[in-house]
Amino acid sequence: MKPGQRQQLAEKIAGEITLSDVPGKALKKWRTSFSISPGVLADHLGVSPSVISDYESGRRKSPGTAVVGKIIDSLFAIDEEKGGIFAKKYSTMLFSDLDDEVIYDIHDFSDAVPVNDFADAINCSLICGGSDHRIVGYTVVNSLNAILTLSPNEFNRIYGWSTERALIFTEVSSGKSPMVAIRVTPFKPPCVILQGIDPNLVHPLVPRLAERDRITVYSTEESIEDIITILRRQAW
Amino acid sequence: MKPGQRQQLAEKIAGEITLSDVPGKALKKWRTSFSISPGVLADHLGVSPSVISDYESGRRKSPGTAVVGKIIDSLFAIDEEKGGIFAKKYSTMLFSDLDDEVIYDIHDFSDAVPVNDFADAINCSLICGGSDHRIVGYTVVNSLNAILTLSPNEFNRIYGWSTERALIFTEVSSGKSPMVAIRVTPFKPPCVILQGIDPNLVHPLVPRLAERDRITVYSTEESIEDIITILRRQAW
DNA sequence: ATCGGACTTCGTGAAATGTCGAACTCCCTT
DNA sequence: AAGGGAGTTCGACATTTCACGAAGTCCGAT
Repeated sequence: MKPGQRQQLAEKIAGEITLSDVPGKALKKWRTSFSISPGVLADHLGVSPSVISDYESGRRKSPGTAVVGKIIDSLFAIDEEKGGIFAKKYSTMLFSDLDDEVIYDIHDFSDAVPVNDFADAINCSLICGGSDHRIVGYTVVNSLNAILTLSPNEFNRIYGWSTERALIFTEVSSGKSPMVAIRVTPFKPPCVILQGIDPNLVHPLVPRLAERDRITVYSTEESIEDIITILRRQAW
Repeated sequence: MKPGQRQQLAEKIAGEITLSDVPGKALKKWRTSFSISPGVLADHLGVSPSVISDYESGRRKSPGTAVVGKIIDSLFAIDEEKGGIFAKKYSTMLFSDLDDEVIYDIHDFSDAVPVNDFADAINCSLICGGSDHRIVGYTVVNSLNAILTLSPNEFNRIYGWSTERALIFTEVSSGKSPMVAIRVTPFKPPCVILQGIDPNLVHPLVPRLAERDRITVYSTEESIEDIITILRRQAW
């Protein structure tokens, strides 16, 4: 399961628990969905089984975010030890096959980050545009598959929860197609990063297309794996 | 903004806050996204402004789920008073146009509900199948639009976060097409409800198709609006 | 410069959380 | 029927949250 998918699922679960009038019930529902017994969960959390019981029975009416987070983490960790049964089942269910081939990673920060900090982290060269933009997330998409296979509706999904994000197109040949795709899309990211291309080989049309929508463009030759690893490690 | 969309967005926000290492920062990020000042939020919550400040500065490291829920509620309520600026912006961004025309409502319970309790609530007549199933959510889809316009990938989305749910098809003519659509779909709901049709007029093929996948089928003549209202009011 | 409003910091007390361990209730198994 | 293991209930207590309000800090406007 990809980190982005896991995060999305974890957020959904956390959200449901947090917004529930009876968080304990929701907690229990998800623990049982993961087919994890109270004892095993308690063990993994390093607490006594009565603690789990107390939460699920509703003795603690409004558990803190830290507790909820730790429990969800444990659910995923235990599932992973068991071979990721739950994760596997849900990832085929919740995310279409396309997501897998198109979206390599998608993440939202809890705070705005200056684009140049972001670009520096993954060794980017500036192609055009100012560096005064700020972003609150990023999306890494497979350029070719995105353009070939996404319907207009589905294309919107790559924006995650905010358009204030960096769009990273992977394995671009000249960068022209991705910029054209953005040109015809109603939502404009403040920042585009072209992966897998020497800054000097970027198509001359790219800056002209970018300027129309006031988009800052970078290029980077870091590998896709490295980029995802680096970004995931950041404290943003 | 539809209740289902609002709920989804609220859950996403709650999830992000709950899973954040620094919930205060996430809280602030969303408050500012809604363009709401600390003072106004405090007023709406009926607390002193220092409370907001304390949360956002991180003095409360792990706020309870109740607090987080109330704050998110207020954000949406204040936004609504202002004409739903934020909701409008985000609903066009996060949900494709299709969602609007196809999915009337989508919701997950915090607990499993017996299908017959569910069916009774919206005045259903049993067409076929047993009543020992349990569901943890429901989806109301416009039958015609779902079948006409959804790509196979998008079709999966109507399942929300669990396949253990009731699928309510609206304005069916005979019920045959929805059952055929389900027949060819890899995920099988335990329960299907055909809306807008007299139980005697349901196509004779429906029970035969349903039995193949062990699906319980009901029909109801309640209006779509009433169904959504009734279900939203339930304590599930 | 100075005033005023909005926001933040911080001390404080009441209430609730977070955790434990002992005692208790249910099955399951032999 | 008896014995155990797993799970739940509950009293206890240290730690935090939650909310207030006074005092302090930042602006933006006069």
